[in-house]
Amino acid sequence: MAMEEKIVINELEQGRELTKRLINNLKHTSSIESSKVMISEILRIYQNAILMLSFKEDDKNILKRSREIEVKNVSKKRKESDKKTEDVKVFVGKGQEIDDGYCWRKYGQKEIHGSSNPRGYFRCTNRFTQKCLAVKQVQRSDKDPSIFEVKYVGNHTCNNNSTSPKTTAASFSVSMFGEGSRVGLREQREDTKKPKKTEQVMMISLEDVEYKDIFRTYSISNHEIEDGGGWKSNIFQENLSPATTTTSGSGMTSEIVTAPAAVEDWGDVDSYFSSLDNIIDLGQDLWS
DNA sequence: TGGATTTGACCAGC
DNA sequence: GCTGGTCAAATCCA
Repeated sequence: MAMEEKIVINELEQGRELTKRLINNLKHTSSIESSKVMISEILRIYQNAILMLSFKEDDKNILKRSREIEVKNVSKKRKESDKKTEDVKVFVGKGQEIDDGYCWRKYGQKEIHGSSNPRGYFRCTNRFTQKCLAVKQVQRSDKDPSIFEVKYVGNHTCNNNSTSPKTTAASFSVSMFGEGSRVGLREQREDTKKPKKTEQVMMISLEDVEYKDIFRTYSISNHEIEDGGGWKSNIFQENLSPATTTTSGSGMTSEIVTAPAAVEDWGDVDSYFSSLDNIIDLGQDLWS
């Protein structure tokens, strides 16, 4: 078995374990913050696994490097920045930037020496209101422009529930790189027009459209997370297919929880994804 | 008009 | 002096 395949399997096993813990977390009503951390980590794991399976050799090297960087806690450039690197994470997202569920505001863009693509600098929108010092840097890969390398510096200390602009990290970040930088802005503002509901659905998915054939979606009905709009807009509209049941190569049968392919009425979506208890039950069925 | 992005200038580390 | 990170005025858009 190739080294990369072992890494992928290891990644997926980690994702499965984290998902189990997340379900357990939700069942025992642990803090939403810890659940968010788990969700973020699960997303990262699946993104990496997908990318490793789909990359050419060069791309695999990029991913390996990103993992090495993550382990080493990069950003040695400045002493001042060292103070902030207690939580540096590097992600690689293909197709679009990884949506981490937080709202970011761009504060700079810089041409980077030796790189053909500029690096965008984003800070949490709650930086001034809640003194949240989380920062992220987004840069297109030189080798594959469809890949975003995202570096997170610092932890969110804000309460994400109160993020005022109902926008997403993905729409913010992609806007700077797309053709016509304003397109992204318009799109995310249209997202904000969607009716706001007290019950939101947070999605964990393999986001890239290319992988819709093997796409699995888990929905988590969450009363406490207010801003889920971006997750919906990116995932629902592009990736979902009718609900099916599949059997994985390992023999594990899993029900794919999905929604209609084109979702305009978010009320329909909410009815599609039932209660948190159902999701927890689903998880228990899968891994019992 | 307010909020967000763009972009040149400035600052600090090497 | 070079480079990366941040600031802030200008600009854009709903």
